[in-house]
Amino acid sequence: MSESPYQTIKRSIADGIAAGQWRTGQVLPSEHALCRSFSVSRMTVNRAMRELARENLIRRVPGVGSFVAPPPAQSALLEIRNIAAEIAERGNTHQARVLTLAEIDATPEAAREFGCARLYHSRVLHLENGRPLQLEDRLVNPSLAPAYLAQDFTQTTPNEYLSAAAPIERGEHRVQAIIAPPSISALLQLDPGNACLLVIRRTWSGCLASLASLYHPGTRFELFGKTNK
Amino acid sequence: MSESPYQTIKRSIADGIAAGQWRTGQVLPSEHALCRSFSVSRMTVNRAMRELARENLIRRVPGVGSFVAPPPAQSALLEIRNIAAEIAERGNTHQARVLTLAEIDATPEAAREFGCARLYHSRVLHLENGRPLQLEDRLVNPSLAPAYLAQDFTQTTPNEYLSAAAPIERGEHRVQAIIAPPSISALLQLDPGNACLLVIRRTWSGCLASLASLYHPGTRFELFGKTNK
DNA sequence: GAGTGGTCTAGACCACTCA
DNA sequence: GAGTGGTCTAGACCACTCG
Repeated sequence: MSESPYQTIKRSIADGIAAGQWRTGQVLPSEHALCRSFSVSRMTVNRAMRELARENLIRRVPGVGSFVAPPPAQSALLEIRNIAAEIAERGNTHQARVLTLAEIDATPEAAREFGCARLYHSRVLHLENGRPLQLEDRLVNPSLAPAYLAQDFTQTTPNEYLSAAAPIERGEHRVQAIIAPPSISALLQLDPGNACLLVIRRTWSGCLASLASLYHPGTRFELFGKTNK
Repeated sequence: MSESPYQTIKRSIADGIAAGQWRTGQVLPSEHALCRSFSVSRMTVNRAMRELARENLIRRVPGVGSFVAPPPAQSALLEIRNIAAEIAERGNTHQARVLTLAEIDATPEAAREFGCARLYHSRVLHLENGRPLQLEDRLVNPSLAPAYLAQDFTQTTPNEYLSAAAPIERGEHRVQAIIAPPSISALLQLDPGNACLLVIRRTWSGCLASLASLYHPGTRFELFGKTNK
């Protein structure tokens, strides 16, 4: 499973950016320079750079040069993804702080939705490179995830555990822009009065498995989605 | 703004697939055959085919051939729907106010994205039962929608007209929570300092067809999506 | 005018599949 | 062995930017 030259060049530059060796906005070596460094032809360098540009790692300006693009911080819409994986994909470090993990009495409304009187409740703060990116406030149906309270959510995400415990059949989400209440904006290190992107996600596995409220800092988070036609 | 050979080849094949000229699973001409048809070198054909594969329009199997890919399995993640239809579905009345409709000089950045120097620009405020629900700020590629400026967007939505004028092949959207600038919160009748849900949507029809910024009052708008699986 | 990225050419070698 | 896609070369011309 050896790597082709254009992949080597791509990885080398991507790694350099991830490692902070080149900083946002900085000029990268020109294609001709890279040809010499890597002893390859320009088409090979060009392909590597074109793909990096397509992946939004660099920005290219004809007649000027190639620059390190600002880090994206965006998340797939609708895909039920794992935030830890998403952060890792961006080459950043993910940490989680477990704020709450307990069994609680369901509110009447939650009891109706879940069809049970007691629920598991977790609150986990996810950080990217040490900065809060998501506050995950989650209710879980105990019958579908009996060992939920025994998990170490600094090592695995609730999402991961739930997917393994009970395969998700169906999901639904609402996306809202709100002004975060002070308790939440404090956790997200958000200036009071700043916007907050709230994703409310329900997942079903036979019956309602989980209801998650995911709060994100509006200033450094966006959802992203693609469609074909 | 003429088209480069690899784009011509790409579009030609994409159009053929869209038109049903080639059906799902069918073998496409080999790269060598396309070289002869289009009188170009193989690298040029290869780039066109590689990009079509990346866009999931075709599937390539080394040593075998290139095939028309099945239409995307998962339907739209998050439908960004016709706002007029959405409002009508709720049994409410939709009105639109056209604030701007003109041809403008593209900013350097927009010119790069669209590949043309002049663009059409529209700003339409959509109201549900008389209350602002969406401010639609849109840039349109004139070559794909020549009659854009002649439309009456109080009767039809830009979205509707564009879909008819140039079938959308691909879309992409970003969802952000922001504090709206005063000019926008005034139009949305939003108290200053309230959150605003911003959807930035790009659509492609061969090339970039339209870039829309859709601003919604955070207090009375949410996005909704479902998944199976 | 020197440097940049965007694109193209006319070949080439390779690993692979299929008959 | 003929055909396929994956990749590479060593040049080239162009439009563009900038000093």
